[in-house]
Amino acid sequence: MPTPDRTSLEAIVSAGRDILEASGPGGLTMNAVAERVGVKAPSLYKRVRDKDALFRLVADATISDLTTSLHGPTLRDLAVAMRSFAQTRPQGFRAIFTTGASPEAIAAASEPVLRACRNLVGEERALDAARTVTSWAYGFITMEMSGAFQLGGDIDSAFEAGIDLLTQALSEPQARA
Amino acid sequence: MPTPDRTSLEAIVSAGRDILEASGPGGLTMNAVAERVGVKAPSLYKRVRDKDALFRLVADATISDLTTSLHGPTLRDLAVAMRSFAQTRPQGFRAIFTTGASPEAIAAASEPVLRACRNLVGEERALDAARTVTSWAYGFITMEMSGAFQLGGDIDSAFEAGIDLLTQALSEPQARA
DNA sequence: ACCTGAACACCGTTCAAGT
DNA sequence: ACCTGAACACCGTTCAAGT
Repeated sequence: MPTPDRTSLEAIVSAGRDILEASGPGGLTMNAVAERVGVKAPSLYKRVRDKDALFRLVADATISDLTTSLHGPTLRDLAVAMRSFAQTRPQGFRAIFTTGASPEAIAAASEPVLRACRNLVGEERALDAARTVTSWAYGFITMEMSGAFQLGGDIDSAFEAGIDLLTQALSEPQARA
Repeated sequence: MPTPDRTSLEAIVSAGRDILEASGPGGLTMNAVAERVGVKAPSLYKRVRDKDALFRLVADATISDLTTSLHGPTLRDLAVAMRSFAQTRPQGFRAIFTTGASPEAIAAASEPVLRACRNLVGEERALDAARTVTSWAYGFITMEMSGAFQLGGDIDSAFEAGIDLLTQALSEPQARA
């Protein structure tokens, strides 16, 4: 005898995101998700293969939000947007590269950066440039969040110095083959 | 009646590093460490506050090895050394910023980068420059390891393009206040 | 003074039994 | 067709009891 569903994949992923942000990766347990969703833990396995798959769904939903918040034509706009996203959702941001989001989701997030780079350096050098800028922004934000910048100096202005250096270097006519 | 020690903090940390590299963070359990060290799990608590503290000791030992392997005067030398360290000890490299190594250990690792930057841009801009270069290198290596570069193109040459761009930009007379 | 067995609370996951 | 209680193997951690 069929029973009306008491939850949904969407609700499960959404609960997972809230719990991750509130309690960190250690707090994201099957039990915690089940409880928030109004069900017992074993029921989650009807909708999700295992905890790892749930974690990946959370990472995917997060990178998709990141992509949405990435607007503005310049590299500075994009870098600033990425940093403020990370500040409001630090755990989710971390999960993106910790767990590994799906290739499609990563490709979508790359689009705005690639476009900005194409404008600066042209089609041929755009991919390398995008990788350099994304690596820098991701590295800076991650190091900042983990408290790795401890040698003094202003961190906001270090971020500005980085984006200035990169933008300026990519705006130049071109140096070497 | 005192008993001769059956293990040591050093042996515990060393076992932790081996296990982390061999089995990943999920495999680094108190039980696994105890067994490799020839003792039962509860005994570890005589030498280590808890699992988290053990994890931090492992991260510290790893960043200290990283520091040792960071030689060469140019930023390219340092970036290449960092990448090859990460390739031989991926799990340990990840743990450095995941768990957060100690401020002193991070400061020691920063020294060679700071020195190379001082040569290029002078004392005043050295810290910002070091942060930009380190962020880029760390971000690139982390993204590469997590399989985030999926849009084609050669990854080695993207790494070269990054280090070229940064070195070149930092070598220039100076652009703006 | 270190080591251990036993115990506790908590994981993730499976599965037969309920509706 | 979904949901659950019970069960399993495995965590991290504490502590009284051994030597």
